[in-house]
Amino acid sequence: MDQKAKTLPNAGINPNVSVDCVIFGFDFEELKVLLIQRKEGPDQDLAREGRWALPGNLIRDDESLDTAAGRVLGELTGLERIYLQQFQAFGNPDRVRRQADAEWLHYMREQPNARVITVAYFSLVKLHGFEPQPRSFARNVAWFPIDEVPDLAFDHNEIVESGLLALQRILRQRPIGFELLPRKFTLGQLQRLYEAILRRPLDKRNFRKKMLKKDILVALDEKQQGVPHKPAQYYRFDKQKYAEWEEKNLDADFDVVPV
Amino acid sequence: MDQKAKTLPNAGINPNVSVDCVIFGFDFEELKVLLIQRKEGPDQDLAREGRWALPGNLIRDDESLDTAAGRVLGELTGLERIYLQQFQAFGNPDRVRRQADAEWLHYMREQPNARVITVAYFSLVKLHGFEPQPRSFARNVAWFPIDEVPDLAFDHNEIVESGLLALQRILRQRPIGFELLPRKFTLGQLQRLYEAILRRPLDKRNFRKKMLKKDILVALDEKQQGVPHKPAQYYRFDKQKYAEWEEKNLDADFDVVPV
DNA sequence: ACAAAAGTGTTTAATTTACACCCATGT
DNA sequence: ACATGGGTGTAAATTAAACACTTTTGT
Repeated sequence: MDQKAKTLPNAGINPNVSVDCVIFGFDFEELKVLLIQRKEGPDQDLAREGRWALPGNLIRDDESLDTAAGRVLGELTGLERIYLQQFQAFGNPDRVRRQADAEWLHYMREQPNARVITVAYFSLVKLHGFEPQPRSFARNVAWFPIDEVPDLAFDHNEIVESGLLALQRILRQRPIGFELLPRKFTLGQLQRLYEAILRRPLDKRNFRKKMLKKDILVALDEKQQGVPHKPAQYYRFDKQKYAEWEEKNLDADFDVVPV
Repeated sequence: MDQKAKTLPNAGINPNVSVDCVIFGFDFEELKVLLIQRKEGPDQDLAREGRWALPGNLIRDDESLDTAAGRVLGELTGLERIYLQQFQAFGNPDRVRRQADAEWLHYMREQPNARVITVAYFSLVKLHGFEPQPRSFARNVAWFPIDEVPDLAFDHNEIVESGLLALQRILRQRPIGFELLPRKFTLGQLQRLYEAILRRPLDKRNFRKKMLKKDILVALDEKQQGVPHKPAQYYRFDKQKYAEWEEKNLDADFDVVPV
């Protein structure tokens, strides 16, 4: 047992392994990513603009990777109990060697020169309802359109890229998109979500046909109100029915789009 | 800089991160996995049976994860320059806490109690041609049928399971199976490979139809010899043509089986 | 009246599926 | 002659793709 470890504030923190979360949100128009702005020094010193980064941090030695991802995300943004899925480990030896990150590492980390590999998670949250709050070393939290992500810390731009690819892949296999929408939604909103994630237009009639045929949506007896056009039917996702669909289609893909 | 690190034999070895390789092979009958048998003590002491494990080890601080996977595999089995793909990180805090692994850890590792997360890779090699040789702490190397994998070290049984699932998933997206066959092969052999990986029978005529339609196989002017049945046509995989197929089908799946 | 998005079906093409017999060879 | 796997085609069912107009509401 390392005596040092017991007395320092960072006891139990593993210096070599971190988790990072690519959190996607959808505002009915475009796909967004949740980023935090780091504090680059003591609280008083907010003159310097902090660098934007993915919410992430070193793991503890007594927690699993999944647990760490949930904990770190909560600590930095206040988001709790949300769907998180591991998608890739990043371990380039120079991923934490950028000059732009040196100061923050020295300020925050007990071992600023440690080699750090990171395990990346992605997640989907309903933009409407959760309001992330900056905490810990996050000075700010904000949603960025996926096309307007700034230059991020470390290799986080690469991680965002890969996260989007992972999301696109998963979307073909499971109707995961519902995590991004409120309980009730219209088919138009659902289609725009798919288009935002896949980054291409879909045929309206074919999309509706296929989606409804899965028999995992139930129509509510409620319609849009106050919209300057024909009000749309509201639907909700039926978890029960989806579980049945999944059982009957054990290794089928959830395809609602042409490949 | 840690002075200790410079003088020890393990200088540059990261105590917290390892890589493990799930290497698949195919002998025209069933799918196999390459395992190593660990030396549990000094070379003289070979009376004790070593535990079987996936080829894997701690990474170095100056290499990427991909590089580490290739290096470690080479060090333990002699296999070089083979296709390796990362598929999942495993980070349960008690994954290296099994009693059965304690002795080996104390014998091999400078920090036997360190928390270790591992990044798992899978790979496909031609059983015929490569002959893996035990080296380093591998006392033995052997191919095990995927259904007869013994109780392995650490969480390696779980990793093998996940690796097979990853392989099945990837096989739908890319015609990766050719890595498991010699340069020339028959359509029957190819089909048996798919059946071994997917663990279900496929329709012969439909399989051939779909596979040939991809236009990535070329028939050689050579047939089987000495077989007690109609000799089969030999084919080879055409990388060039596959590259073309991939370009034309940017995000299509390589489906040769019903989903 | 106009703008804006909702909602709706059909036709054609492509793909998937199920299925059975003859062929060439070694023993 | 017989056992063994190689090789081949078609018909029916399903799914995918392309495509345009009417409806309902707010302003």
